Amino acid sequence: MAERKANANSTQVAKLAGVSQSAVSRAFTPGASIAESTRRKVLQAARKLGYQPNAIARSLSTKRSKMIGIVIANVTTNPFYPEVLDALSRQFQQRGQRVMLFVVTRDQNLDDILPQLLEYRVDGILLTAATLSSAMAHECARLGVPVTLFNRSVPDAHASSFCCDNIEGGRMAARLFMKSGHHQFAFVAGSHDTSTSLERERGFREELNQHGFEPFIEIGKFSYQGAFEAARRLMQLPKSPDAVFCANDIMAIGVLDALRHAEQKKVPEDVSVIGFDDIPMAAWPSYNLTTIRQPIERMIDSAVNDLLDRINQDTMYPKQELVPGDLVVRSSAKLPSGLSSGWVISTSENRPENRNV
Amino acid sequence: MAERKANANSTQVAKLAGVSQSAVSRAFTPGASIAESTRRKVLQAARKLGYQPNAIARSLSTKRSKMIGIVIANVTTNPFYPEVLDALSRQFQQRGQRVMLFVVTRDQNLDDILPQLLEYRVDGILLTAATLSSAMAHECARLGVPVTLFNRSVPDAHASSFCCDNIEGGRMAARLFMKSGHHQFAFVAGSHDTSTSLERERGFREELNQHGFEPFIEIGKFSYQGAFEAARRLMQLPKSPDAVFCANDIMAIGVLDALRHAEQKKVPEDVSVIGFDDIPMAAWPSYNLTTIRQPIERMIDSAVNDLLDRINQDTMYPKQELVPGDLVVRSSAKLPSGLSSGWVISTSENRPENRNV
DNA sequence: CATAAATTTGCATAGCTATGCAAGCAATCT
DNA sequence: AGATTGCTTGCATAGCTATGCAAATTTATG
Repeated sequence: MAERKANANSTQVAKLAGVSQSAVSRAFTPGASIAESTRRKVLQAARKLGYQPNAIARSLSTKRSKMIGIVIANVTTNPFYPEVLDALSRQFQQRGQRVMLFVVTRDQNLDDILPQLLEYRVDGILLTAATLSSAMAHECARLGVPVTLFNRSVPDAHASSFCCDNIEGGRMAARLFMKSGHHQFAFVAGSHDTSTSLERERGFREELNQHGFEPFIEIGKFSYQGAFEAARRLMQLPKSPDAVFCANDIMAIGVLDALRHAEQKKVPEDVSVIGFDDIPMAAWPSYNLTTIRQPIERMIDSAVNDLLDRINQDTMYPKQELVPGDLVVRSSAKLPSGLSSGWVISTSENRPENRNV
Repeated sequence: MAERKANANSTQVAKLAGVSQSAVSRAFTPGASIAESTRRKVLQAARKLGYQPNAIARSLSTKRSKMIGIVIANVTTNPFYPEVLDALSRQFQQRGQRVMLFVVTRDQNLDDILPQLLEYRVDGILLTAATLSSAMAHECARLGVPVTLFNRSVPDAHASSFCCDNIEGGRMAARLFMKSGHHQFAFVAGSHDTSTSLERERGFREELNQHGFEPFIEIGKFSYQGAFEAARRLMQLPKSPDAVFCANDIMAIGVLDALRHAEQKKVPEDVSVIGFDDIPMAAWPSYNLTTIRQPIERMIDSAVNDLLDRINQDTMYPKQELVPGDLVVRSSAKLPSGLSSGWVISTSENRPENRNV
């Protein structure tokens, strides 16, 4: 067993180095007013005692915890969110913030968990795949803790939000389907109470409506299994759809599997499928999913920047940003003439796909 | 804009309630010595001021942060780890611990990130898909911070470790292959420096060796893509294997896709494939992967219990636990006579699969 | 060398809660 | 009533670092 001596504190280091406690503090504060020679003395003494500044005490003193609260859901059901979590965590870490994580279920009430974050005086809160009650939004505003929503549109103006342009994404899917001559359309929704699903549905439907079409709607519960079953229900309709747009990729994959393995349909010959997100699996040879890509890195950069900026400058107002998605053309949907698989269609330019794997 | 009044503190609440600051503290401390009547007075005053105890100050005072540091890797490449993270986070939260999360890359050096956890005085550390340098193990031991490894075997006796019985898992795969009459074996490893992959390989090879076989080995880099390419290399061998065991499911799926889509092989008629983990995808109709299931809930329960116990009782020694895995028989590997798909073979009993989805 | 300017240092205190201890109080027992 | 016991309560302090301010020291300037 080791000596189990508790961590030394700045006073002990000060004594050993023959300086004041303040000097020790300053030796560990970048940019503080301290002579290089004393800093060296301090660091040496610190090393000898195995001293490491106490971030808890520092937080108490500075009133900055350097912690960001992240709340996330769907981590096991949708590979998109591990991707988001990975990128977020990396970004924050790189910018000197720690992450306090809460994994929740979609139905879980955040009003129980946000207080836990506030209790620890996190500097900011980032919610993804979760929404904010307006009571909690006010509470955070009152305490001056900035909140950012990722991939959810904003419930009131107290929080920032960073979203893909879901409506335009839905429109792109509809246009591709129509251009390649489909006639019966369906949308597999996640649920009817989530902004992402609702907006994607709305864009899809509006674009179809303009050309006199109306899609069937089924609920896929945001999961592979739920979408699998939704696809089976769709195929039992008298005029079963030949074009299915799904609110996300994992459901699109569930639909694909149902079509191929439970319904003996060929994709895209019998039925075309389009997803949303462009998770890594979408590029797998088994699926080769045509999908609307969310530019996740860019979105996360913006979200992180916004949150950190609002933490550092008390004056900034929350911001709502809509990032356009790109249509990634693979082979789960019939191609209209003039378009070939492997292309990425964005609002500004078309280009061959060149993913860095 | 809201009033932005900073959070009240216990002294202000005390004044309003007409009691001492100590009373306020006790009102929020379960089991503290305080009359019900004064507690009510305090809580009422607290509500009026929007007071919430400051966990940072409490941590400083109690020398318990109620935070657990979790370090995890491979979150985007292997669906097993989001599953682990989800379960861990839920468990800790339920038991009153917050989670400070670090997502790392496999090659990242933990010696930079563990100090960040120690700086915040986390009560314990849980590492998964990551290993501990022995210097850091000593440092944690010196400070009395217990460390638990999940899914990695232990580098030295200062840390607990909870692992699936990888060696026996490898043996089970080998036995199933041999019983159903295969002759050319291969193992797709993750890498040659990770205990899980090495142990699974060892069990597989030892069991084969006992019957005079020797497997080919290829590296799949723990990823779908890497395994896809490994499978293609295997199929170019003069005597290409008819039985491929993979160090995890995501690689097994990569191998399956390569066999079917790039090599025109039928699974399991031409080649049998077995994976490890039993991630949810393994049960998807497209894959129906025969695999060694890690009993993740049980393993996590044990790991969490051990860590919390060691936090609360200073005396306990670290523990190394090996949990047996179960062979889940689906249809990616040929069945020996007498065995049918849908069964789970464990060391103690065989039973039909009854997964709660 | 004297003086001004700039840098470095220590002192004292704030930041917020928990808790050992002694005092206060009410209830119980003899 | 007096003594005993068991709760409650407030006081005072610990826990550790950061920082405004004034004092001390060094450096630059004339």
